[in-house]
Amino acid sequence: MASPRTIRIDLASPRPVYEQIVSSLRALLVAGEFSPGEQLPTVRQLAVDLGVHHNTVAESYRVLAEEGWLDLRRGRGAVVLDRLNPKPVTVAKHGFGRHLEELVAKAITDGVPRSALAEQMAALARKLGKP
Amino acid sequence: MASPRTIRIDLASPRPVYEQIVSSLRALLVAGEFSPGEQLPTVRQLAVDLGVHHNTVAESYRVLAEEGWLDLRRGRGAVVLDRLNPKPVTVAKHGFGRHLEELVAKAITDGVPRSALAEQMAALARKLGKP
DNA sequence: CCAGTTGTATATTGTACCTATACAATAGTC
DNA sequence: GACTATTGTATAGGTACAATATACAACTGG
Repeated sequence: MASPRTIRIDLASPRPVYEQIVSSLRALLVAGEFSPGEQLPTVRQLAVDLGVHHNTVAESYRVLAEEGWLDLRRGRGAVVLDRLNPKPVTVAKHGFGRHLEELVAKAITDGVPRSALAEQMAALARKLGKP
Repeated sequence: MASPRTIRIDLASPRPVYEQIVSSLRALLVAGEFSPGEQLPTVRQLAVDLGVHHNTVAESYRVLAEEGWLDLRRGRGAVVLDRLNPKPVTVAKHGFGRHLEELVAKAITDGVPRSALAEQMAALARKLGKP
């Protein structure tokens, strides 16, 4: 299986790099890969690792800080928060179901067997059930 | 529940409109909302309905035709195919699992209860199990 | 206090989306 | 068979945004 705490981006993807970084890092944070109080790599360090400009990583960190995942300050770096009190976001009508269906439809179109998709979703659903 | 065969786009979303149309239509096609041989609205008709330029819809139809969902010709319009022989696409390493985790992480960040996410995924998994 | 480190701000460049407009191919009608 | 309307297609331009280069401001640690 893939090593934890790894962020992979695809420079050829039409999806913005800063958004890929946000999405990837957020998944790790939700999965509990980082403990509260822990230091994240600096924007420059992660930028070198990923082969992008440090401003691109900085933009990603800003998004996650805005979401309440990080504490971001000059000279200090990025620190992971425990996020007990996330900012009051819009809960209602969060098109998760629709986006999920669209994601599955794309996978089916690309030839992924439905059984495989069903398994992965069931597995993740179980994991969410008992944290 | 939402009326079938409806396509909704968000002009304010950073996501390209043509991609929203593709994703939405593809989900309907996978769900079997359209029968093979059936006519889809013309690019101009759908464009008027959605409030965009017909070239934007045309680009979406072209993507779906490339994927094997539509037969697209001038003067004739867009016809739904049964897609028994989709083009041999890359099956392996189709980041479905990773994208799924990222989608869930975003929903959790936005405050959607994990139980709700688990339920929706389990429901869709069941539906995929018995087509 | 000072040097180094960290995140931030601003300007520039490239790219992609969306539209406007004109064109080409097909269908239907007589 | 020719005409006309309808349909998808091709091309170019306006605009917005992503990614970078560069310079700046704030914090840390000795």
